[in-house]
Amino acid sequence: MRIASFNVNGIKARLPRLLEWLAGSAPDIACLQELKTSDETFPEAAIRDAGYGAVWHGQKGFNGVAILARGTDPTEIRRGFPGDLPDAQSRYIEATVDGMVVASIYLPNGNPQPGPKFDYKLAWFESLIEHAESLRSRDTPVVLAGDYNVVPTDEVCDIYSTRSWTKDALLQPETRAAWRRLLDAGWTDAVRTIHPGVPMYTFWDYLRNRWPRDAGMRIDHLLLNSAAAARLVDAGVDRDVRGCERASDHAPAWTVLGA
DNA sequence: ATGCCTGTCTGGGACAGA
Repeated sequence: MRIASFNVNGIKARLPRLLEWLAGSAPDIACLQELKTSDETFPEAAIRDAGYGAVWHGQKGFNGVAILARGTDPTEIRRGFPGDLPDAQSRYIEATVDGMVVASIYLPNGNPQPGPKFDYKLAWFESLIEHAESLRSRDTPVVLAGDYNVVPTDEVCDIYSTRSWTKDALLQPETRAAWRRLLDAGWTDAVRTIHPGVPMYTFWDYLRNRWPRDAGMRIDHLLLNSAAAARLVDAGVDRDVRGCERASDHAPAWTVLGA
C-alpha cells in the first residue's frame, strides 16, 4: 500500500503533471494540497478517468485539500476540525480507505513572522495536535500526510542552508516545538525513519534557481500511528516530479505500508 | 530592504506562497 502526499500548487494548472505522476508512481492513496480551486471546479472527471475516487475540500483561489484512492472511493470522515467556524480555511480533510484513516493536511505557512499569520499557524497546529490525539491510539493504521510547513531541524538532511531562512516561520523554535510535541505524542516520521541523516527535500522555491542548485527543504511529511508504523516498509520522495516543465514547487513524498 | 518565480483572481496588477 503506497501512500503519497503532494502539494500541487494549483490543481488546474498542474493537472497534466498530476495525471502523469499518478500513472507513473501509482500511489494507492494520494493526499493533495493547495488545490487553489473551489469545490465546484475540482477536476473530478479527469481524476476518475485516471482510476481514482476522491474526496476534496476546496476554496476559491487558495488552500484546498483532497484524498484520492485508486480503484475505490474514500469515505469522508470530516473536513476541518470539530468546532471550526463555517468560514474556516480549507486545510484539512480526513477519510477512511480500506479501513485505514488518512488525513490530507495543509498547515498554514505563517509568514511574515512575527504577526497574525504566525499566530494563526501556531493556533492551527494546536488544533491539529489535539485532533491527532483522538486518532493516534486506534489499533488500525492512521496516516497524517501533508504540507506541514515545518523544516524539522537545521541539519542539511532537512534544509540546504539556513542562511536565508533564519527569520522564516518554517524554522522558528515555536513551529519546531509544536512539530516535536506532535511526534513525541507517538507519531512516526516515515521518510526520516527510512532515510536517517539523508537529504530528503520536498520543496524547492521557484525563485533564485533553487531547483537546479538543489537548494531545497523538507516540509512535506507522512506521520504514522503505531499500527501504521508497525507496517512501515519503505518511504521516499519522487524528486523527478520537481524537474518537469511547469512543475509544482513541491515534489511528492510517499511511504509504503506492508500487509 | 527588495526582487527573484508561479498561480489565481481577472482581464492589470495585487496577493499568497515559503
